[in-house]
Amino acid sequence: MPTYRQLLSERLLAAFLKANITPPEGLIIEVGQASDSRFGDYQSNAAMVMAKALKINPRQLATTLIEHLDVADLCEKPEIAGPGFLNFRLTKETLAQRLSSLINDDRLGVPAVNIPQRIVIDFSAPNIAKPMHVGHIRSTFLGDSLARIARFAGHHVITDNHIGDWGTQFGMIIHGWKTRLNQEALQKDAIQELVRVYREVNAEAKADESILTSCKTELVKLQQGDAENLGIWQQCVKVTLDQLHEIYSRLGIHFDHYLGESAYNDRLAPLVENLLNEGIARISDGATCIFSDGLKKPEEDPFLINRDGKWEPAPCIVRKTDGGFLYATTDLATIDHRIREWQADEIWYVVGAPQQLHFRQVFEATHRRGKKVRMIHIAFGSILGPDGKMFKTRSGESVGLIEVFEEAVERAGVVVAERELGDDEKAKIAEFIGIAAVKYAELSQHRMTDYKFSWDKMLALQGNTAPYLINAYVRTRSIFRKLDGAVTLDPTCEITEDAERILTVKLAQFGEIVHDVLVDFRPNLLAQYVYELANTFHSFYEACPVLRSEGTVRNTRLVLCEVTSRILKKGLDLLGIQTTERM
RNA sequence: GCACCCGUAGCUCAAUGGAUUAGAGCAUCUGACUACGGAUCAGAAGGUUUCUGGUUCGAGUCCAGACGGGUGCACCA
Repeated sequence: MPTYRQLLSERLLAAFLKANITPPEGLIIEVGQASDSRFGDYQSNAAMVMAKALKINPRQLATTLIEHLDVADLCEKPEIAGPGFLNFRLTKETLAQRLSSLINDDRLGVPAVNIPQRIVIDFSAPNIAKPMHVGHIRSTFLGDSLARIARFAGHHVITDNHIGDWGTQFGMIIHGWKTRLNQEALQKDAIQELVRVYREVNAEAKADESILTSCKTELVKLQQGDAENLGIWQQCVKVTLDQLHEIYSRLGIHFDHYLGESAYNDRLAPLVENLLNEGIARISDGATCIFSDGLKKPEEDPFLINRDGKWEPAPCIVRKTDGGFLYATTDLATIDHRIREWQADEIWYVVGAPQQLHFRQVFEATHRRGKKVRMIHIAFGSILGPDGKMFKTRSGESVGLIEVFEEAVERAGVVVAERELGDDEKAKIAEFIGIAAVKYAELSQHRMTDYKFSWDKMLALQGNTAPYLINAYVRTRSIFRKLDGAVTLDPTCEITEDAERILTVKLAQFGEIVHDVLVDFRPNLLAQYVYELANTFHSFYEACPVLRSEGTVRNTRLVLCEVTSRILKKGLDLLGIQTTERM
């Protein structure tokens, strides 16, 4: 089902051609939702943009355009306004028709993309033997939501959790495992025990040089494939993954793959060889580095940095002097794998903004290697505490992810306690309202802005919050509960009241918003849409009695409730938020 | 030093280069409670979009500069 925006855009193009005006190459005919309901439902600045390109009078062109424009089946006669805007007001007939077709459309009016891409989305990426913390909130939920949305839009999406399962910290962990591990504690809370061990060894190594040496020896043994150390490492990975699966399952997050850094170990040496052979990397001070190829302007070159007015090399190191490999090496090998095994057209990295330089280097290196893949760093800002600084505990550590959700659920429980529901149901509802609140607080923000983490705000019952949205959904269900399921929805609809009209227009825009999100990877646009839909529905609900009405009016209103219900559910689902029938 | 990101109402945040009036939510004030779930709705008030220039018919948005905040910059990930 094409959206109104698509339809109007096509018709405008047809009108241009009919008027013998060929749009200059690259010129896109844009139709947007009207900025103000005074101007109708949709508006286009096509005449203005085109007039500019052709150097003619925009209002004149708009008039010509309207003469050739055939939109009678969609809207009233378009109006020219201001410097040359075209305003479109959809007719009640076309809206009634749209409503009828929405009730029978599995895709809820969201067209599938014309050219599906194979997209690998890399997000969350926690480390082995370390607890997830607030820093993982943004990557995990942004990534999950984008994956759901891209999939629903028709792309082939592969989610890959690039676990940090290989690195220098394992020297200390293995040393600690051998000398101070408490098996009982490990059974109880594996990650916590591994963290304890790591911290103690770390502190000890700082004071005692011989401990540090011992850790380094353990690390080298691990890297050389020592059976015992490899076994310990595997157990660390397993117990951590077991716990991670539990957390992800609770949060409703799914990955198609868990390919950690270690999965690429044996590809690193050949990769570096290759880079050397291809002349992309060279040895410098004993390390293997990728330097600038001098083809870009210095300001745009990720391999240059300005120091005291001079542009100096900022190489990307792929092999240390001691022979060790790095983050960038693994990332390059990972890209190879994703292209070779999964035929990736695109790779999206949902990783914080501080890593921008790293990705610019890795992307540039990949392009220089002649790989054809679209790589995008979907960056995001920080979560701040109430004081406006990085969200930390009083002791300066980052706040644990599990603790955040525990508290969210507990606080939600306080509110749910007042409801007239069974204890089991209360617990269940508190659980997912708490989770939903944290997710929604994240996803309703613009990803680049730092935001303040606030319990009171995210769990408020009013305003732009998950509880408000879920409540709106519950109300749409309660209508049908009242009918005891004895209702058949007829596709025959007729729009009479203004509130019905406004709601229908809003429902029809779901198909536009879903695609808008993917233009700049911004689930907050969908969050805003869902909130506006809930709002619009509440207004409609207040203004238009449903059960007390009759005939086609009643049927139309029931259809409005049903479609709203489905779109709210789907919209929230695309944000990774579950709904409930009652609360 | 250089690069990137941010600067919008008292607070927390929106706003695809568009329209006399830059939107929401909190908080504040005024209405609607014999309630299809009031966890709601209708409304009021609140702004020099940090500042200065520029491009444009048109700028919160694009460009240049200043100021303020954050982050990152050679063998960690």
